[in-house]
Amino acid sequence: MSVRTRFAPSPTGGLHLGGVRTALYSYLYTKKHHGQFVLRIEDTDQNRYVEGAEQYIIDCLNWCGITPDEGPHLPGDYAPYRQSERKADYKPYALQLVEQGHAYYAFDTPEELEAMRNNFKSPNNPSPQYDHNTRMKMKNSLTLLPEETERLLAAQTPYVIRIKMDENEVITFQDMIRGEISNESGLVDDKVLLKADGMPTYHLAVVVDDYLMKITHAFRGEEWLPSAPVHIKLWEYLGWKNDMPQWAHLPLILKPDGHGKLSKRDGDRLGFPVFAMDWQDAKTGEMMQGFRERGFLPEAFVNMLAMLGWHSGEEKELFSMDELISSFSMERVHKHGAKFDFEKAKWFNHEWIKHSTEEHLLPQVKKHLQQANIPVGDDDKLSNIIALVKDRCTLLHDFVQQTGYFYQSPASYDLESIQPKWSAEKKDFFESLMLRFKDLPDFKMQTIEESFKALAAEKNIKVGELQLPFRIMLVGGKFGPGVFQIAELIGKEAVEMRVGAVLGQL
RNA sequence: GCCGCGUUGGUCAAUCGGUUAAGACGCCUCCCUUUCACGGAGGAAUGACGAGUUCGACUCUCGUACGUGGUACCA
Repeated sequence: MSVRTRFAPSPTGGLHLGGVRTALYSYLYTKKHHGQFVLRIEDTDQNRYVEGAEQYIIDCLNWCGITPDEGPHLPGDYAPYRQSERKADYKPYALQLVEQGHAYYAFDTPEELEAMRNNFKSPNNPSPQYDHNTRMKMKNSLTLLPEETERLLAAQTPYVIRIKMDENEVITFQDMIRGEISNESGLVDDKVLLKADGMPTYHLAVVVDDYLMKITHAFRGEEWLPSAPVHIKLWEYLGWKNDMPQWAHLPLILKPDGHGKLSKRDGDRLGFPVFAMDWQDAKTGEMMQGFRERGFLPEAFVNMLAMLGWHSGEEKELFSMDELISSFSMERVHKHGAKFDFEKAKWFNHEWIKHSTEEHLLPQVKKHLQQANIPVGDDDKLSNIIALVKDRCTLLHDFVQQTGYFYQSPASYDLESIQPKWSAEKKDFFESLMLRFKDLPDFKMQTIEESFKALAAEKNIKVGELQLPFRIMLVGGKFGPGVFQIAELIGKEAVEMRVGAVLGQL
């Protein structure tokens, strides 16, 4: 049977890096087995629906190269792919469960539920559940007379449908990552399956849709482990147990410092992105930064995420998507959470920039330069420059500093690095150098260097002591590739201008 | 509180009963380079604790501690 997995985010905001990793692992597993990867939008909570979030999720996946085979934007045989559009499909199953005695109607109002939690609260049980201990004290089809239930239903009284968990059963299932996991059914509450607005909860929807969409392997975060027994029972009660997907509960990505899982707030606090791409909150107008805008290559982002929770077993850390697909295996996915390390993330990006070709880098670098108002000329020149400076760039934004001086005069010069050792002799050297440059047969790196060194010898000044001032005159600071190389690329005219400008300031 | 899951350097991690317990990031030192990087060489730094099984335990079992997740008509 062909492998089918799904990534099922809810469109409530930006796509968190943990979500991307879940998608990535599903994708890797699926592609390794030549299966189909499905995007399903879990928009059953209408209160939390956020405009634009769905398209954003699709864009993020595309940017990462985690491309779905089916989804709301790519309808396949199992459309629709938005749960809100499948609303009518769920209720019959909930009713079937009621019919079979595995679920029941509950008419408790939110206030009554709160009252129950307060009444039964004790130091030993701070959060009472709606379960076998309490359900017979609530207002539901188990406690009401059948005709009373009928009457309430007929009168259109708001109700939910809850699963009726057994009191004494050990629910066991196999997790691809953790092996056998057991829970006692009596400790699990009677989760709501169908909400008062007619929408299913996640619990019902995930089971029904995974079944209808023929999902074979279900990847999700570890936070779902506690409710897995509900899902297991649902597969069983609905009579689909033989079609149940294999579960894989992925470990969490944790905060680098304190405790707990990484949240979008941590990014702000610690100064790194948490979302894949920029996300602006429509309500608050707040902008949350994304890895893409921060200057990450998608290859590096994906590579970094892959290694956060999985290891090939080899001494290799740099993997392309294709390499990940062929190397990936569930046996090597870790059980424990990993603290996110932005320094390591940057290292991945640096490696990917160094190993990428100029052609590959060009469009992305160009975008960042244009945003910084750097007048990039033709692509060939930029390509040459990228080749020269890419070793020095960790994030794409670093290209702004590393290439800016090739296109425009430095905004400021690091004169402090020249002044202490500056002298009349050196000033004389540069003045003479400018005269020499006028007579040069060409303005190639080698010619410039020879002329520079010959003059230094004549003036009896060490070349090394002149190179730094020259660099600062051209570049503005202590960075960049070889000075003579830079001189050639910016051209004679610009060199004369910049040298003259600095000479005037010293 | 209860339940689930987890625990190798600061971080990511290899090891699938027998190793001087890999490697990477970060940090430090040196070399290269009279810029910044890249590159190269080296260094500091690890099995939570306690029992048990075993000739032998980081590896298996149990307990404790700690961490983490859940305990919603949210996913």
